[in-house]
Amino acid sequence: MSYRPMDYIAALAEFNKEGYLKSSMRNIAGSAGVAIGNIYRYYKNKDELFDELVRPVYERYEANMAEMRQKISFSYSNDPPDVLKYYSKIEATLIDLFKTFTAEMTIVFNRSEGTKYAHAKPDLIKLSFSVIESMILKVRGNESLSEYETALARMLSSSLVEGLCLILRDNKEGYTYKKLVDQLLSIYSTGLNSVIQQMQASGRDQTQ
Amino acid sequence: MSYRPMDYIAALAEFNKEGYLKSSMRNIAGSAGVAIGNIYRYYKNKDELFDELVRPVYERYEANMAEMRQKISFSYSNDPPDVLKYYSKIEATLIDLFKTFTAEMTIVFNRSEGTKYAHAKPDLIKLSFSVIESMILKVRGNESLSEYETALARMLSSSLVEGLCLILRDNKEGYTYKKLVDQLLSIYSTGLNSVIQQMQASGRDQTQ
Amino acid sequence: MSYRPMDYIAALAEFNKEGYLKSSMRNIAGSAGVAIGNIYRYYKNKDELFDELVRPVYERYEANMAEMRQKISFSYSNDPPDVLKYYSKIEATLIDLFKTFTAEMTIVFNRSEGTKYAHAKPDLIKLSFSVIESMILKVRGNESLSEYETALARMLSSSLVEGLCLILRDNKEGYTYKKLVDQLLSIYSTGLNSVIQQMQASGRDQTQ
Amino acid sequence: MSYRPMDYIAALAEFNKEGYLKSSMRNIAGSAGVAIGNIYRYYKNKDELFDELVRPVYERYEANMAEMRQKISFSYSNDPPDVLKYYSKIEATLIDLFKTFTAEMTIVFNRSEGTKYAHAKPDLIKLSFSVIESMILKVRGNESLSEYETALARMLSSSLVEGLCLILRDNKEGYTYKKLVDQLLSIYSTGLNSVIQQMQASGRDQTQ
DNA sequence: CATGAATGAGCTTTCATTCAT
DNA sequence: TATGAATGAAAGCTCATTCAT
Repeated sequence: MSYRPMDYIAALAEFNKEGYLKSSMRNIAGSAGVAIGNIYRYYKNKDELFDELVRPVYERYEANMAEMRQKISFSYSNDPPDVLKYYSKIEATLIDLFKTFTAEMTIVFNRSEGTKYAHAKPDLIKLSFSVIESMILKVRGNESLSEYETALARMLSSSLVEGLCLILRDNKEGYTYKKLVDQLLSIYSTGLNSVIQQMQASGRDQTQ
Repeated sequence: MSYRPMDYIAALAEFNKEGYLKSSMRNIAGSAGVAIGNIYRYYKNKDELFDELVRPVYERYEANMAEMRQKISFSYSNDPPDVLKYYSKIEATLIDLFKTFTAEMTIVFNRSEGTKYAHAKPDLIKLSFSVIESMILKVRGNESLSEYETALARMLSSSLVEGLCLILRDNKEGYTYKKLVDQLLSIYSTGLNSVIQQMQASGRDQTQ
Repeated sequence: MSYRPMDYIAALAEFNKEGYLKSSMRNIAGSAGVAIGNIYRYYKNKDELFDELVRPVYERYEANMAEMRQKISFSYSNDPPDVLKYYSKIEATLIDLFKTFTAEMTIVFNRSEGTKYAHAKPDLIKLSFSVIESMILKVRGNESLSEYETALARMLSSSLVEGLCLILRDNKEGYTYKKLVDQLLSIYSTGLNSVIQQMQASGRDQTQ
Repeated sequence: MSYRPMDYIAALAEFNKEGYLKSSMRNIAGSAGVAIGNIYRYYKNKDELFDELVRPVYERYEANMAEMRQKISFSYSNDPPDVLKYYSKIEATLIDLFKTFTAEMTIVFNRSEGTKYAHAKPDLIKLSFSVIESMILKVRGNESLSEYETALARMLSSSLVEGLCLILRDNKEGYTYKKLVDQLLSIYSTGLNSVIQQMQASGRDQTQ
């Protein structure tokens, strides 16, 4: 990518390894081979250092996601919603960013406790939730989810997102990302479909 | 449950919200409406306070899990291993404990970084992994997993366990636990089965 | 002696063993078998507890010593002063008090750091010093001690007093007190005399 | 001596005045005119600060003492042991170190309660005791000291060592050290000799 | 009178942050 | 610009002291 000073790289590594809270400015300075004071010439404080590392990547991600959300909310009023279609979009976006900014994305989604980016994962889960929600609604043709369906959708979206994050966190090389994520999505969609079919079946049963 | 002094409850809440590391004894004392020094009448130090909260629950959990591990390793030498069967056992154990000790179990699995219980979730993931691994091996009839299969199994076990933990973390009422977890397991097993069938199919293709 | 409540005895033991600073009110209450709060019904605080224990004994001691100081200062203007005579008086006083109030006296002289009785030993050393000083002056017939003589007298008085205190601290039974103290005084006086004779001799040499 | 930073000097003074236990890092920082945190740049903790001050000096002292102990235990099997000879050796060692490291040595011997150096004075007293013991035994020709003789030797060795420590503690200039210590040793040996002669005499009397 | 739970000042130690050089 | 010594708020913990029961 663009030129990265030593302290940028060291900070990335430290945040990645320890998370924001346990990361120490001294450690970062130390492994960057610069004086602690010097970091503060370029970054106002620990928060801003983190922000500087993560913001550019997060903004790209957010832009893509905003677009996605619009499409999804638009398609709510349309024909058969295709969960997989949206997930594939999300997948493509995420994989792309993760391949290019592995460390930064990992940090945003897994190591940002204590920062203003801590909402990134919950946000993604909410998005995922709304996809699943809309799908169920269309299939079932109701106004809103039952309490149980809500819990189910929440759980599934969380689990799915966690799955994505884990793949991204652990598989450093990048080339298997897509295969793994595809697999995960396939498992979920297969399983989800059969669950929904059961719902429909039992829904019909109850109606009769 | 049984009677709990204010500081026990406050500590539970603080650990649950902040995790062990960020939790502060002063905060706990504060929200318990108690002077900082008084906590030390009942708990030798922060570590012991955490331990006191978590140990009884964790020990029960561990006892059940140890039993489980034995059964699983025993059945490796036997006929068709049944992933669902084992997961149901784990499920039953977890659900039971989570229903009774929601906060404590959540803390063990999601907020124990910095304590000696931090291994709990990784351990559960390992167990989950070995179940999936043994299943794939039996179906495929090989000695060991390929690198990709390993990544897949790791991802799935992590994702599954995270899913379980999330259900447990977010659904405070407890009564839907079982249904949700069942659903999650069902989705996973349905999806997993179709994945494995594809594996077998593609394996046969490649052989021909 | 007179009736002593449990906490008095326990405090005595604790102060004796740990010294004032390291002594803990909790320990004292604990080994007295009373509640910590109860001690504060009888003694305003740690300082006063210590004071209550030690004052009666110290006051007797001080009364004797005051008398002694007067006699000594009176005899300065008189004929051959007799170091041993004064020391015997001091000895008698100390031994008597130590036999009766072993623990209290030990505490005053060896365990009172951090209290207003910490001056007791230095005071005794000063008294001892003034005895030795007056003796040297009489023998030498000068107005004041040389710097070296001052240092010598200070050292001897310190050493002697420390010797006394040590005997008192370590010999719990009491019956050998007198013998040991006599021996110590005898050693000192024998040694001191020969030193003074040398002084006189060398003084004469220098004069000639 | 060599260059000493302010906090070194302040720590030396605080430990010297208050002893290890009562010394407070805040006080040391305060009188060094330094923020509390800064001391921890140079010394890992209170223990290490003390250790850093005292170790170099103590190690020299210990090396000399070890040598001494060997010589003494060797000469036990030989002809008339010469108390003065050994004390002179100890004296020389101590004086030398005290002249160069007055504060440090004073701290080791008088202010080290609560640290791993607290044994220094008791150790020196033990050495002193063994010298006196061996002397009495040679003169008296017995196997072991009577209870009373033990008490006497203990008292004398303690008193002597305390005397040494006091000289060292109070005479800051150093130039009179040797003269004073010589004088103390001379007084002790003169006195001790006459005591032993009395012992022999009374021993003979009792035998007849 | 007796109890012991509760209090809070003060200790050692850590670490993000500042600033004279 | 770069340095790293210096800063001080805040954490965990102790213990003399108080007070409701």
